Amino acid sequence: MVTTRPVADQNAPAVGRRERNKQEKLARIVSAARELFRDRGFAETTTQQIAEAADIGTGTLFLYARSKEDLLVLVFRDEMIETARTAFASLGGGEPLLDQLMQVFTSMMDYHQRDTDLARILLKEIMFPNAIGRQADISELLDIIFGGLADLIAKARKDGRYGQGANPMHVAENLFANYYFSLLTWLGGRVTREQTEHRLRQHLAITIGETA
Amino acid sequence: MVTTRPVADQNAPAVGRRERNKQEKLARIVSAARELFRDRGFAETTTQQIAEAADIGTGTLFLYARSKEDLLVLVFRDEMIETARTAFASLGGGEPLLDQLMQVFTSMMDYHQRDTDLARILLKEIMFPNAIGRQADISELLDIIFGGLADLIAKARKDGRYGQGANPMHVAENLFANYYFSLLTWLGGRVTREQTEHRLRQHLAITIGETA
DNA sequence: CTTCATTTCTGACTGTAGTCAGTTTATAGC
DNA sequence: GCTATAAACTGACTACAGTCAGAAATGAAG
Repeated sequence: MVTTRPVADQNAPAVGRRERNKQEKLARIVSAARELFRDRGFAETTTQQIAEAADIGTGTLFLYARSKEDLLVLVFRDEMIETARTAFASLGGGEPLLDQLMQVFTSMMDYHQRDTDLARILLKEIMFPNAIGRQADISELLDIIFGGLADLIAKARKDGRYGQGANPMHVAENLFANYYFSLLTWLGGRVTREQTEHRLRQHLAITIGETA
Repeated sequence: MVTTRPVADQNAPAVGRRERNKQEKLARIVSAARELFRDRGFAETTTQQIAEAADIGTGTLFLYARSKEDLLVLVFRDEMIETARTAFASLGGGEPLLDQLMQVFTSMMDYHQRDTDLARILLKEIMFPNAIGRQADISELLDIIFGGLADLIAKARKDGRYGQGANPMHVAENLFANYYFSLLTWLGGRVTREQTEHRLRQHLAITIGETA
């Protein structure tokens, strides 16, 4: 009788007990951290509490995340990626470009509205990874957003719904810069979401050269 | 003989010994912090060292700045304001709007290039004041930049060097959002300053509806 | 099964930002 | 001057993120 060796069971190479333990631990850590961050907030949660809830030593936590902030990104990155994908996927085809853009951005804002305090710190860490070297990788998220925007631009231009001649990727970057800035002022707490959306619309209109 | 009482010597009201001591202490703190931050870097400077250099108790420091990050803003805010003012003031009158904008933004980038590590943390703290309540006030800086940009827009339009109809303040915000985003990617360390400037020019051109 | 090497884990420990109860200093009223 | 009130200061202390020398677990080779 041949023992069934787990050959490429998932996608990872060489899945021994070691690798399985690591994956399980990571899952426990992320799960515990998510719950605690959501329940008590970021500042009010200590790394000790997370380690205890995940049933690991305090030092072990930092083998899986460089810092507490890094852990936050690790925890919410997948949700953000999913949110961005869905936002682009649920888009109707023929609407004016400006409306499409607003739909995408308001969808992403809906996600952040659940917990604006976490969103604030998340946004900060995403754009300012504090270790200059490796950190929880968010390039996938940015690729989805920039790519999705550039596609929208290109498609709208093909349909004659958008007329300018600039490189779609550059337009996408410009649009995202404006979204990011709006998010910043919104989460900064001085303006309401309604005001933020209104302003964002103005800014996007300027970039794509139309009236709001 | 009448003793010369210091009546409204500077601009502060009721200048007694108390107020003078406070101002002197603040000056010593800012001076000590500036030197240490520049000399050793932000992370490598402890608040103890700053307090010692300013010849005050460790607790006293936090009566003048809410946090170490707040202190950083306090230290460099005036220099940034001065940089922004100069950038706008040294502008020739008749050049194309895009060139004027690039001159302003590259001047401000020149300032940050002196110490990109400090600039990074500074930029982060300016847009993400970590205490939701009061912090070192940067509204003056933002007023200068937004106002300056809006003026440039309005003037260019009057001269016929810029044709769009959007609200100058909205255009100014859009431009700044793009500048801030460029700064972010530059200080993130993945792109050179040259690349950053090139991209920024593309983005600004899109916003003002011209070719780069 | 028994080494041995390598990876992973651990919690006591360190360094430091920020606090707070108690002290000192300035001002106002007499 | 003296006393009372308020403002400003202080440094011992607390809480916590992150480290690291050693311990434990795993896998490989015989």
